[in-house]
Amino acid sequence: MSMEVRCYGCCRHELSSGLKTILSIGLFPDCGYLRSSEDISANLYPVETRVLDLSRCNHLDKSPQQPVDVVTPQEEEDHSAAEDEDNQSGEDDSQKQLVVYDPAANGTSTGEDSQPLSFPKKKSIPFHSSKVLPSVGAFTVQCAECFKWRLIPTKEKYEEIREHLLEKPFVCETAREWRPEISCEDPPDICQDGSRLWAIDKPNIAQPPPGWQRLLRIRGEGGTRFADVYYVAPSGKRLRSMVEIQKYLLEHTEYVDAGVSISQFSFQIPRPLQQNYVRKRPTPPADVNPLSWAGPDENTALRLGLPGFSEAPDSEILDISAKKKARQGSSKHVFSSDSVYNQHGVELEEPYQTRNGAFEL
DNA sequence: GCCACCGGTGGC
DNA sequence: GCCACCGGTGGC
Repeated sequence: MSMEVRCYGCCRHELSSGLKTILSIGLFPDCGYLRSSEDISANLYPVETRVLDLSRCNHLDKSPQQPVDVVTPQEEEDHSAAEDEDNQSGEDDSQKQLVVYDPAANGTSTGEDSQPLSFPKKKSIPFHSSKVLPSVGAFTVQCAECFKWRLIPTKEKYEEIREHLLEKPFVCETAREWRPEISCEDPPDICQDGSRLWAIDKPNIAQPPPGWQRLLRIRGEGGTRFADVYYVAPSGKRLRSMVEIQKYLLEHTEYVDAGVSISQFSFQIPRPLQQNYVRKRPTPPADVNPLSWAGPDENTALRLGLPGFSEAPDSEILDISAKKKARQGSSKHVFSSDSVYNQHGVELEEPYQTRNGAFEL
């Protein structure tokens, strides 16, 4: 079996054979593509079922490292087309107008909040800068027909598209609202070039109620979770869970009277496409027999001296083991594979990560 | 003292 | 493994 497939990571084509993975999408920072069936599960939203040999794209490894392009709020006002000195592929400017928001450059870490995020003038910063949290640099949605990524000019527009993504797939023509001439024939606005961190957002998240803000805060690499979502009420009150939202609405019925409902809130976070961005939860030793810690028997006495057994308090180990056992058999939620999804990505600045995923401290 | 950020944990 | 919730805490 042999067919031409498009490499969505670097926007090139290549001939592939031995295809094995069903589904499309997945733009990985290192062009590693989808790694396993788990990556294709609920947390990635296929634009369309398509056969790709995801192991065969090494384009990024052959490409020079590109500097990170930065747009500051002041520069955002200037929408003049930026010349791309590094344009080596003959593609037009739009493909190179990458948008990254540098929180350090403008004195705030809330890059996501600054808008619009489009057509920046450019300046380069060292790829490995001081440790700052990643911030959302660009909102981008993949066309359901040509699979090219289109930059969305504002967070609000992005949220509007995201809200109805499943029933109203995004296509390039949708972008004519802000780019009258755009079509699937045009080069992609942005490509997965390895210089940025990518995350795949969840579809059909309701827009925040008028006057409310939904904030996404990306955590640093190696943390226990990828990001946090906060809602900021018109009063400025910051709410960080559905429980807090519910409580707040009960205490401020004026919002409910104005039509605000709990269904307009979602704390779902995107998923990083970079493997191991989030630290894995420690797993208990594989061969621990919980019974051996319940009391002194010969099994305990013998096994305590073996490698892999720690001197940790019995109760702690017992808890972990019991917890794992209790969780065995739980099913994983997987999106229907025959549904056609669009995919929308949140592109994130990757301020201190090296290409191979290691930190430079 | 406030709050943004992070980690821990329980539930699924 | 993912998600939701919330307590802790360091920096301001």
